[in-house]
Amino acid sequence: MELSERKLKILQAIISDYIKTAEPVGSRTLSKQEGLSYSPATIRNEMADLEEMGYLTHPHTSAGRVPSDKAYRLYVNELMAKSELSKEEKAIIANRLHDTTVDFDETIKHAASLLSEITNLTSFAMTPKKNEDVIKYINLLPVDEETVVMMIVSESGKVSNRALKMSVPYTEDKLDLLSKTMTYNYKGKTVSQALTNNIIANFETDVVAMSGMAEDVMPNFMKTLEEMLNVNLYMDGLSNIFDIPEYSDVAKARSFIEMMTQKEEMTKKLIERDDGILITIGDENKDSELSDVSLITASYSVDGKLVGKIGVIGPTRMRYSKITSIMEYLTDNLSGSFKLESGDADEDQASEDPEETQNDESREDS
Amino acid sequence: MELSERKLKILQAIISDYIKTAEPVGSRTLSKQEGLSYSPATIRNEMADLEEMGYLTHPHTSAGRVPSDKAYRLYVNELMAKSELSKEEKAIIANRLHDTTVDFDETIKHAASLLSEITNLTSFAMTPKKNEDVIKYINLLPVDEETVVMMIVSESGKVSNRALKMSVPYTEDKLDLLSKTMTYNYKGKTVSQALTNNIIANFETDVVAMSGMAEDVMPNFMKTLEEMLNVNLYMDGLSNIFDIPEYSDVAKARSFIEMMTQKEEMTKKLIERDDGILITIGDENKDSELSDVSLITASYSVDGKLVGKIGVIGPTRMRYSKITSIMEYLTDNLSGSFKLESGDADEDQASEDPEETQNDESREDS
DNA sequence: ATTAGCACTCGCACCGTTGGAGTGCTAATC
DNA sequence: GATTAGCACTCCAACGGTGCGAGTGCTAAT
Repeated sequence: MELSERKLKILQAIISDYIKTAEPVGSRTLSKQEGLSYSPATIRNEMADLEEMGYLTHPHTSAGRVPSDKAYRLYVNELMAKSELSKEEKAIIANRLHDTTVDFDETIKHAASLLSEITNLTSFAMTPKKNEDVIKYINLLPVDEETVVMMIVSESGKVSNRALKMSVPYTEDKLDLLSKTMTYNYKGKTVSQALTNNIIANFETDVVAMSGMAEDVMPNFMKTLEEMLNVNLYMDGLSNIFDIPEYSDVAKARSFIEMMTQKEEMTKKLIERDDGILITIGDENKDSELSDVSLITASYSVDGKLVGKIGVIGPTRMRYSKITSIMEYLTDNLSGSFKLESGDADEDQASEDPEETQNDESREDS
Repeated sequence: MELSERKLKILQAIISDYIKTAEPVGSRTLSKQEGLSYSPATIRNEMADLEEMGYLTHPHTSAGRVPSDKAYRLYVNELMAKSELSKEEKAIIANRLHDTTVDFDETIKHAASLLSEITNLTSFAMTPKKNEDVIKYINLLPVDEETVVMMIVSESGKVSNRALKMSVPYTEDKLDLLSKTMTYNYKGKTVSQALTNNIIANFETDVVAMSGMAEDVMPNFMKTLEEMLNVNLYMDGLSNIFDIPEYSDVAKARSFIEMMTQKEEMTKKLIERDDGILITIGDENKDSELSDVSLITASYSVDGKLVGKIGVIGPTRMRYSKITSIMEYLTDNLSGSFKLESGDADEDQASEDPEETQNDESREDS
């Protein structure tokens, strides 16, 4: 069967209505709608066809129709109007995002809470992967007789440090020499190169003169590098999940919250997803906990290299166009602000040209 | 009316039974219990008295009795047997806690997840307040032409750092001089002193020679100090809250999760609580979200000074004695391990003398 | 003072009923 | 041939009634 023009129109109306009301929509209400000048009976026939084609379902015989995941997919791919944020909305986002802080992680965290606040959904934001971050500088500083602090500075401006106990006495001179040797050996390497490459071996022979200091330092160096690779996952609006009718079933809500609070697993799942804006609807999600919701992720970049992600989880009947617009603007802004921070910025963050709405059907803002 | 010996015995039996079964307990089941050799009728009379006195309630006429908050309070204060952990249990906790990591925050986080895993409750753990932490060392290090890294090292071994942009060119010599001046001025001060005292004013005049470098550095110094004061709150087992029947009401579960995920507010509430082991039961909690649950917090110390807290939230019918024992052991262990890390440790962590159980009634282990 | 006995209460689970919303089908209409 | 009006039908959700079981409160006997 073909998806005629009229079928599409009806399907779109059903989806829009259902997104607004969350109620199964019947033929009568549809026929009263602006632009749909067919009788309920006609619409019923079309709906029956659409159901046969898999775009609609039927909670029970005497209920209205509900869009299926397939319908949302069609909607997102083809029917959806790309909504443009108003100047005011953009201003709010930009202001809130650059509020006070300049700290990397802090900004990302901010982005997550901002996103959940605007959308009323559960949101999260991931700090960038730093595998590609380049080591610039390694420094060892005395603290007291047996303690020194190691710090690693990367090109992106990230500083990691760690206090460590020395099992052998040290002098400032030796410490300094060791710092310089390490910097010489690792400068310009990426963090993951430093971790995997076997520089340590031939390096240790070099510094055997330092009477065991390297043995104290190197393991900590490796640990610190590993820590630099850790990505943080921030989350907000967790309780918004209860707005979704499916999750008024406590067992489901529980397993959802369980999944979300497993940060390591969640991080892994998010990293695996493709970059750019990616929408997965209902059963398209691999996790059974997500089979009733949609997941939208968007990636941002720093210097076009390190890539982090933000995302939202909400009901399949969410305002896709509005939300993707918000996320798009947000990631543009994030990528922009990190470019700035890294020093060599050109100022053109988040291009402002108001690329007008092309598709004018299906307003879905409340 | 007086709380006779027999009333106490019955009350205790009711509480124990209810903690186990979560079902209202009736007179018949009680009379069949070991040690309670009274007829159901007698027990019913006593129960009626206990209810009048406020220790029991009645979900409805034809249901068994349920202990009130007042009853749990009595139980915790007087009836409860102090349970001692077995050697095995202690070993498990100690091992898991000192697993791999030596990092401060990491250990606390570990403690939270360990606690929730053992108790099957929602748990949290707070890193110590660091107001009293003493500044040891301030260092400014060059990164590139316009970027320097500032690091602050404290007596407790904590290192904080921050990368900052300089608006004026700097030389390494000047940077070094500034580091030394700052260290000279702040060494030995606590973090909160450094923040509140007005050293900055007369300090800035000192270094006017440094042609504005101080203007770039000082605000960042203050911010970093502020950051050092931040306490982190880790949480685990959030979804365990769904085990509590009261929270199968979605609205309640929602507001609970909302409360818990407001980390700043939660932190404040926890800090306000008295130190030591503190149990608050049901309506004793100020927050309405907690009026159906009990909250147990315990504090740990580092060098007897900096104080953090761990805690659990669970049903009022929880195994108080077991759980307080676990928390006691855990905090002892935490305090002990931080003493070690700070360097000048005497080795006596978590005193091991097996102070035997004094009270032998009411076993409440499953 | 304790206990046995019994009437009573109440929640819960299980019907059967009713009403309304919405469908599917058929026959009439454009 | 496509559209529509009409109508019988289905199903859910809400409501009220009923029976059962657990547990109480009271009274009278021990």
